[in-house]
Amino acid sequence: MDDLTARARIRDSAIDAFAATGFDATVRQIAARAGVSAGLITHHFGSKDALRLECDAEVLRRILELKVDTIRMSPTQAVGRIAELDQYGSTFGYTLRSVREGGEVGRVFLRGMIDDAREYVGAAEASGMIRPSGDPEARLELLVTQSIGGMLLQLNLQGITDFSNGAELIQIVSNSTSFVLLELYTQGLLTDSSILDAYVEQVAGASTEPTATTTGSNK
Amino acid sequence: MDDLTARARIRDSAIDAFAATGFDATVRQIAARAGVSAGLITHHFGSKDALRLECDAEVLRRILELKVDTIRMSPTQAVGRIAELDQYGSTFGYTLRSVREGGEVGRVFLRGMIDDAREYVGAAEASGMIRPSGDPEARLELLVTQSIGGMLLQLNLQGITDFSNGAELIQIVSNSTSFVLLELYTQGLLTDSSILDAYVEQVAGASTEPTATTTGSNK
DNA sequence: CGAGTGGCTATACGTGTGTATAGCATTCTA
DNA sequence: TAGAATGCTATACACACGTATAGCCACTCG
Repeated sequence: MDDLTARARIRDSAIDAFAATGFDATVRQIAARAGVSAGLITHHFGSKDALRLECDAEVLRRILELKVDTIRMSPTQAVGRIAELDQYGSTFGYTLRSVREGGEVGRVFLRGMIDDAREYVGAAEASGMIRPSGDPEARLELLVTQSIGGMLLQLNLQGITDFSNGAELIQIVSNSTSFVLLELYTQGLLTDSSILDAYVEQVAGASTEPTATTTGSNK
Repeated sequence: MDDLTARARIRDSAIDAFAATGFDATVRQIAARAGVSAGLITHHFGSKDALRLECDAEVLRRILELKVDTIRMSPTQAVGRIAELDQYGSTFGYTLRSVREGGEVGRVFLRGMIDDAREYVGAAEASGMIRPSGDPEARLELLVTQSIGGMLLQLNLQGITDFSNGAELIQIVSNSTSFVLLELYTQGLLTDSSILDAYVEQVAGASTEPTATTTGSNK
């Protein structure tokens, strides 16, 4: 841990601090965490913004590095794999924080998850595991944003503000979510397609009509 | 608009500013927005935190005031009604911001939405519109957190940072979401219940086993 | 051995923030 | 009409933050 060059140690401490307390963590706090004077941060990175950019780059690099080769079922579970492989570091917490505040890392991460889901869902669709959609791309966005966004709000509801332990976050959320999520994915929510049909009919006259194939009710 | 007492005007301007640029909006920015000196804010409210608390209270009061009497289908749509009734003010944007950062208003709002959903879903379930769940309470939390959380992330993906126009936010999200959301709710995602079954079996030995009724695959 | 170089600290500076203070004007009241 | 209270402004203060500066210490290389 201490064999790292001080520069890298500062960077990692910054990632930890940002994950733990948010992006308004102080330069002095980061310095203390790294066991280093505050001035050294300026000396190495020039400015706090530059440090933040380097943290972004490092986190993105780590995410790409452990690029999920085997995408599991739900995005939530895929995310679980990330936190797992990260050896419970704060990479995932940093990413969550960035997603929450609309940062660069967050957008890239979400786009990446959507891309991954596209492949997996496409394959599962071809093999008959997953039902086709009238708007596949929008469905991918929905699945990913709802999974990650729902996760963030579950954490809020439980009063969790420290994002440094990624694995813990995953576990908390999946404990209270996995079952009903799978249930929703397998049985849906509505007993018939009347509401969907009504919606499709309502927007039928619009210029940009979705290529909606009304699916019959599922028994 | 100007017939309001200056105190109320400051409060409303603060709500606007918080919705538009976030909770780190400056006292001086708020003062400028209200057409008032910065000192007057201290004079009336004592501190910025106290002002924030009063904003929270006011927003909660407004939300309760237009208490959704007719809950529509999805939480997203119920939320749409709120922004509508608010005459496109920034109450909803303030609420979203609070939800995002885990504030008091946000938690109360989410709890309220879950309570509302409990009533509506219960009724719809009794009338056969909505399928029963093996864990109804967890499903309510899932539906609400995923809807609102997904909305926030959709906004992030589209680069929207100004939350002052609540109706606009709703429209943007529902445009790209409504169809696939209804589709997911009516047809589900998976073609059979094998994954759900496997999950249920896996957690069968645990101490806290969910009262899971494995539902058969929907044709 | 001695000068230079790079990693690092201690201190200081400027700025923006929330807040306190003093004073002014206007309006209500006796 | 005099006086006081109230609503408000202008200015100043304290503090925390990011950042710049000067210097120290150790190590290296000629």
